[in-house]
Amino acid sequence: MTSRSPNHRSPTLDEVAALAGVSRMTASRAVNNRPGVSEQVREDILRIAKEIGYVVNRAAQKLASGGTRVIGLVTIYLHSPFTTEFMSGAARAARTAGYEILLYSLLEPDEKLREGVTQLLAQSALGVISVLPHRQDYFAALAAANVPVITVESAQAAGFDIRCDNYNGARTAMRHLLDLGHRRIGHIIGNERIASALERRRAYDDAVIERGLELDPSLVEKGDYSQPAGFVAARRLLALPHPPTAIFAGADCAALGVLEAAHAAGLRVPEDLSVVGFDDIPQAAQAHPPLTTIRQPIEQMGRSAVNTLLAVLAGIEPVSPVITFPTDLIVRGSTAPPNPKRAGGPARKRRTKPRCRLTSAAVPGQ
Amino acid sequence: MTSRSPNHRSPTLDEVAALAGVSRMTASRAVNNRPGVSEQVREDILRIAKEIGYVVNRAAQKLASGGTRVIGLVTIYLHSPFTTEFMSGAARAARTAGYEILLYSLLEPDEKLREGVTQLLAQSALGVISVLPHRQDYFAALAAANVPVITVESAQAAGFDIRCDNYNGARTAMRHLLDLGHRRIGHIIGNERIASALERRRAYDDAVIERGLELDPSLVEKGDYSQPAGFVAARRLLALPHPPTAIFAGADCAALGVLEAAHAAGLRVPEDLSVVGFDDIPQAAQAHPPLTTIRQPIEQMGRSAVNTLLAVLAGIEPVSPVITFPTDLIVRGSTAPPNPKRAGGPARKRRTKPRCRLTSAAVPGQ
DNA sequence: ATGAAAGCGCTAACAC
DNA sequence: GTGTTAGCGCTTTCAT
Repeated sequence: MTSRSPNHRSPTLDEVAALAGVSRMTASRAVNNRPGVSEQVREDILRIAKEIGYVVNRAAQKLASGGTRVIGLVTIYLHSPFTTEFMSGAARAARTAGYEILLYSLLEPDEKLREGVTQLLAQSALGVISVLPHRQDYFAALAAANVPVITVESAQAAGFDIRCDNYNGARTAMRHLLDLGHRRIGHIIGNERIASALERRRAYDDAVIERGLELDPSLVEKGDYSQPAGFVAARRLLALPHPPTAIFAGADCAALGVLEAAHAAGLRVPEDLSVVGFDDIPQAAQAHPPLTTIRQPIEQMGRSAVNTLLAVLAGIEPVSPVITFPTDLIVRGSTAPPNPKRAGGPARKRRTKPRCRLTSAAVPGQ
Repeated sequence: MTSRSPNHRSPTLDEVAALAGVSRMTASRAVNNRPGVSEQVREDILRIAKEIGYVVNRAAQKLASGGTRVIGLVTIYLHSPFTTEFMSGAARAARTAGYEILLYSLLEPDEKLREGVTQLLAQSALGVISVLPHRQDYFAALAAANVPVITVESAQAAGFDIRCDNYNGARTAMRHLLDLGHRRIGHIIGNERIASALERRRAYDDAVIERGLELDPSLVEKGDYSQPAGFVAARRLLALPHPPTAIFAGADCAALGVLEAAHAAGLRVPEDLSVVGFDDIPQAAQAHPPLTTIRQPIEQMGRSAVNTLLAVLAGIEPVSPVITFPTDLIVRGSTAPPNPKRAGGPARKRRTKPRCRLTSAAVPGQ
């Protein structure tokens, strides 16, 4: 092992103080960068602390003051690009404010609630951010542990929630497809316990109805925002007797699966099939062809979650309990007018009207 | 918010004791499931504790006893299937032993060392597992913080290390390809700071030489175990004047990128190109075609990391400082003998010059 | 089987 | 500016 003996105690503030010839309190002030110490003395103390390798004992600090600059984050789907992006933003904001982030991740969506974890997190952190769109129980456990909680896309908005404008985003995606001339549009929905999946689906329905088209239940396939699910769902849609000419996937990952299924079926995108995703994860621009999608400012949402939490901690209650971010339509290479040779219905002459980014209504937050 | 006032103190052991009419110490024994309390009294205490919602204050517990049943995990590439699998195994083992796992994740590979984090982790946990194959500095910082550390695939085996038999695994992959009759085999290596990448590459070289073939540097492309990197590397290999008939990718993710590149180039796998990966991540079996690969027992390695740590904590030093797991060749659908029509001959009707850049698609300005 | 005393390392609140 | 006095909530050790 290392050369240090396992039981080597770390130096305490008392030792620093003794070496510096000051009281423990003065040392504390210096080490914590607080006023009330002369520059002269402060430098001395800092130097000595560094020399003997002093680092604050957080357990003691927490016990004495009740605080520690740590934010907890519960999540799942660590492999999901959404989560990664979100955490990236959260970590950035935390860092800027001088906080650390501690993570707890579920391994499976339906893993049973572990009280131990919520307690651990609640005690190690001043507040926690919950990116568990389908689990209300964790929110409850955390709230019961008495720390402020910020949720992300939570179904029942208890406490503060960060989300994007799912409905208008999805609606815009559908309008794009409809304006291109598509009349049979498939939709792959996410897990029905997730609020965003429901919202996006509602927008799909409304958009179809708005244009006076008929809702065909066989055009809506279940999925779960994942690529394999998108693949399977798309394969089923494409095997329909009267297949869609476009597919609106509830998430970019699912859309990537659609692309894969289209290739496997020998279909060209966008010539034979148009595909729209949702999220604008980094991979979307890298896909073949690059994916037309609805962008949500994921990284910014992560930052906002932390800043909102910090505000709550500081006693500043955000104006609104739910902060909604606007979305943008990003037109790339996966959408085009339907192919008259393939399209089941009458070939329409299409005009790509909204070639630019459409922004859904901005909703005030923070 | 919740109905609890933000400053509502949680109940303490003293309160439980008072209500039960016993001393604080007896309550502590009961709550911690320790001997020295009569069944009668114990039940009483437990009931009361539950009623008033007592939960132990970990900071106080840690301060008093120096311990807390938590292990830390530092990692990066949360999105990588390897990491996910590994953590899954680690979490399982920890749970079984009654420990919790706390995670800290780097966002970028080269993020500068954050002392705060290592201190936080070292203090919140009894020991930590480091899945940072390319960062020696975190190991050092953690070791300096005086907690036992178990590393995974660490370059310099300082302390205890968990790894798989990279050399023999890669060697087996190459033998499989060579036995199939391939003579020009491409290789995509991982980040050169990662020990496993170096080992796998060494096996590639040795296998080629073993069969009396010539090492062609142009057949070895840099990558980083990721799918996009695999895609780019494969595209380059396939554009060679004398392209390989098989590619051994250093990781399954990279192999997935190879598959993608092959499809994009109109090549069939395995008829026109054989592909072998490494890892056997869950996606490997799901690929089109399913991927032939070298399996390493990732989940089991995660469990082993935790169990090794627990052993060290208990004062039982593992027999060897490095624990190596064996690998298996899993033959699926992505490998076959070389296609005589394609093999050997110089590049087909493919010009080396103007390949269109696939990544030049419009990306929205932030 | 139970309890009392003495801290763990730190900081808040108040002295000086 | 700096020091003193009290704990934070728990577990240890040693009584009983």
